Formats: sequence, C-alpha cells, structure tokens
Amino acid sequence: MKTSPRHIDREVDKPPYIQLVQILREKIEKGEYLPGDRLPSETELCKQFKVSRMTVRRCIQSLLEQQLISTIKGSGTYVKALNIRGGTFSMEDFYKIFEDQERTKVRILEVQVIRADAEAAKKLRLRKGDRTIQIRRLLIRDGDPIIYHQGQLVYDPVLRIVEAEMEVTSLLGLFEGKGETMLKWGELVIELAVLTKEEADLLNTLTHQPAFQLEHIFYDFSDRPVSWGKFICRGDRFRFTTTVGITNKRRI
Amino acid sequence: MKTSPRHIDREVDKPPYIQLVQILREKIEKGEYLPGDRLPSETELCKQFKVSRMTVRRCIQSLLEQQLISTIKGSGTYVKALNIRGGTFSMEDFYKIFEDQERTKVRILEVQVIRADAEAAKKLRLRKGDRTIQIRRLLIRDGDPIIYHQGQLVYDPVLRIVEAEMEVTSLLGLFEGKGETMLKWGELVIELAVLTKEEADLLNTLTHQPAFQLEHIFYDFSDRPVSWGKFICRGDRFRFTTTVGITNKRRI
DNA sequence: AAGTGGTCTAGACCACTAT
DNA sequence: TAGTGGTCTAGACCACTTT
Repeated sequence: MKTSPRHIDREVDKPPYIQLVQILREKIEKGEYLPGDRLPSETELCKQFKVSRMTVRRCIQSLLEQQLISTIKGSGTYVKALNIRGGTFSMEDFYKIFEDQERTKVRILEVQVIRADAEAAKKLRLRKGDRTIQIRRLLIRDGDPIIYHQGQLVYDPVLRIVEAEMEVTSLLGLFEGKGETMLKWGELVIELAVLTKEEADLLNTLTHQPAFQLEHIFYDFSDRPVSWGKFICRGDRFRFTTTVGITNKRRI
Repeated sequence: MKTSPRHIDREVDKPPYIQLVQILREKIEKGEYLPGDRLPSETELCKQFKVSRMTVRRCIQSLLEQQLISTIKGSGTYVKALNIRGGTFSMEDFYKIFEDQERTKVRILEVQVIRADAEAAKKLRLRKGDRTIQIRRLLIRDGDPIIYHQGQLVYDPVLRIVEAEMEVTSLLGLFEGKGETMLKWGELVIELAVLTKEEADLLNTLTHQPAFQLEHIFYDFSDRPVSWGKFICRGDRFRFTTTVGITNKRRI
C-alpha cells in the first residue's frame, strides 16, 4: 500500500479541498484514525495543509456526506463507526435492467379505457366507475419476460396525451429525469408477493413463485395522483445491494 | 396556501442560508419554477436577497443534495425533473423493527463452534473445515417470530470476544453505530427466498412462503471478512418505501 | 477562558457557456 | 465578450463544549 500524500499540491489540476478529502479519507481507511477518534480541529488542518478555513470546511462537508465522520459543535469532528442504518438500496439496481435497449424490449399487452374499481378509485382519488386508461406491458430481457407492469392513468383530456405517450413509449422517461415532465413527485413501495397464475404465465414461470412488487403512484403539480401501478418482478432476477461503513467505493 | 416570504429576516434565529433554501424550495414546490427552468443566477440571488455569494452557494448546495436542482458550469442552475433512479430505500425501514425493545425480543437459539463448509469458507476466506462460531437467533415482535438470523464468525482468539459479544447481546450494536467498533465496512444484499421447512417452523408460518433474505458480510480494518450471515424476514411483515421528486418531506 | 464547529462577508481568479 | 458556476482567501462573530 503506497503512502498517502501529506500535503496539498497546488501545481496539480485538482482542487485543494478534494485533495484534502482524499488525504483524510485514506487515513480513515487505513485505520490511522479509528472510529470514535477525533480529527484535528479545523484550525489545525488549516495550519497543517496551509489552506483557508473554507477549504477545510468544504472537505469536512464532503466527508460528512460520505457518512465517514460526524461533528459536534464546540467539541470536535469524529470518525463514525459502522452502522447498518446508513445503508440504502438504490433504484439504480432496478434501472440497470432498462439500460441497454438492445437486450431489453417492451411489449405492450393492452391499452384500454376501464372504469376505476374501489382500489383504483382510492389510489387515484377518483370515484368508483370513473374512467381510467389502463396499460399492461411486459419487459423482456434477452428473450425472457422478467417484469410485468400494470399501470392506470386518470382519464383527463388535458393530461392524457402527454402522460400516456410518455409512459407508453418506453418507460424510460420515468428513469431518465431529463427534460420537462408534468409529474412532481411519486411514492414507491417494495413489497413481496407471490405470483398469481396470470402473472406466472406472463412471466413464463410457475404460480406461487416469489416476486418483488414495486408499487408506484405519481402526482402532478397540483398534488393530484395521475398514475398508479405496479411492477411485478421475477424474484430470481433481481437483487439489491449496498455497502456500509468505510469503503473505497464512493457513495452518494 | 400561504404566500412564501420574499426576503431574508435577519432578526429571526434561523441562518439566512436556510431561510433561502426554504424560499427557493417553496417556489419549486409551488411550480413557480418548473422542471427545466433556470433559477436566477447566483449573483442575482445575492442582490435580490442581500446576502453574500457564499450564503447563496450554501443554499444551492443544499438544494443539490436534495436532488431538486442541477447545475451546469457556465450556463446556470436548473430545476430537475422527477426521475425514479434517484429513489433509495433505507435500512431505516428495516431498523424500525428493532427500535422499541419493549415489543421486540431476541431469542438465542444456539451458539456453537462449527466447521466451515464450502460456502462459509468462501465467504469468510477460510479453508474448508476451519472453525467458526455459529449463532442462530430469532427476533420476536409482539410475540410473533418475524426474523430468523443465522450468523457465522471467524474463530479468532483475538477477535472472538468483542465480536461475539457485540453480535450476541442484542444485535443493536450493528444498527447504532455509536462508540468504537472493529468493523470497518460491510456488504448487504437483499434477495427473495422461499422459506425452507425449518425456517417456516421457526417463523411459525408455512413452507414455501416468500421471504426477504438480507445477507451481510462485515470486514475488519485489514479488510478481512469476520462475520457473515443472513436475516430471513417474513415477507408479509416488511416493506420498503421511498418518495422521489419534489416533496415536502426532507430527504438525505 | 480557551478551543471548537457554525455562520457570514467582500472580495478575487478561473474555466466554461452563450451570444 | 459577458455571464455563469467552481474555487479560494483572510478575515469576523457566535454558541457551544471543555477544562
């Protein structure tokens, strides 16, 4: 393991505060500072590395975001101990399936106007029997169906065209986050489910197999729900991973 | 809906940069700035709100962390569109089960020294047949067993005592992240599984029921694996939730 | 009382984007 | 070329913790 640099190099094309982050990170990774230890104070770091207070504070800010340290006002800056709670599972894992469009195809099974049942009415804040647009589709990966998606949109002459088009075409709009959208926010819930016969048939597997069920509701800028649905994902094709504590991988 | 304040109040006991965050946040929430829109430049904001550049930049930094905006050097600061990829599911949801110790009990089923099989040897980087300490326990919520945990620790005279004690006592050490720990980092994987007969019996439910399986490996400061195991969680008792886009809830 | 992190100011230079 | 965000400096005052 090579020794860490002990000073800031102002010739190199890398901001001093980032160099400082790397220096301190490395010391923490190597165990030079252990969990619970106090780091040098900000004024000390200023002197040691010959940088201004703001530069030190930006470095500290970065380490805070990486969950490597915590600060106590009036006391000091301390190295954090590992804790599982900090772990987060990203939708990124889920998104990877959609990433290369070569291998992933979307097959539309059905688009139709249907009346909201009790559940749909509640989720979309409609009255039972109100019209909705239902979309059912299948995501196929290398020829295997792995996700079944069923979505319902409020039937609103104004919203319909944009919304429906965005959702129908490729599903990618929801993941990209580029350009304009009329959706303001959404709620996602991951639960476990067992496949119904219909779902199992569509996904080319057996009834009662376990599956991830990702339910989603999206709201517009009036905070009205406009879209509700669920992704049913074959359990044997998905996993969520994360790392906690002091790793060489960057997080956040 | 009440109108947002249009200026910084220096009398009130709230830092100007936080006030500025709230002002801009509210404008974005209300749709005054829509996804894709450019916010006023930093110098404009300085003039408008009579604060220094650093104060404005700290506000911008906060909005960036909240994933509400993105910046393009030389161009401007823009409101982000909703995208699912930003969504993260926190272990916090999982942790809640452990939170109030009144309702949650840990029952140790077994602690014993066993020889590593092929899988354990691989995960813990031991040789097959090396000694490990196995711990099996049950988490009981309001009288119902809901999580079965099985863990294996490397049998190391130096590590043993601390490690075993920490893990055995309450499991809470892993979640708290307070004080010192000899664990540097860990990997967590959530997958789906169906209950084996043994697991189903322990969890007081039926074979072939679906379950969340949370596998974990923890490493010490020499990056050697010291602990490996899995939590088997009754699928009907767990869910992970998150929100994406522009919400009134704070994230990160 | 001394030291710590939290906040703020008023400047400055740079690389980049838009026109 | 003018405007933008990214970086940095050298000060300052505050509330808080530690001794």
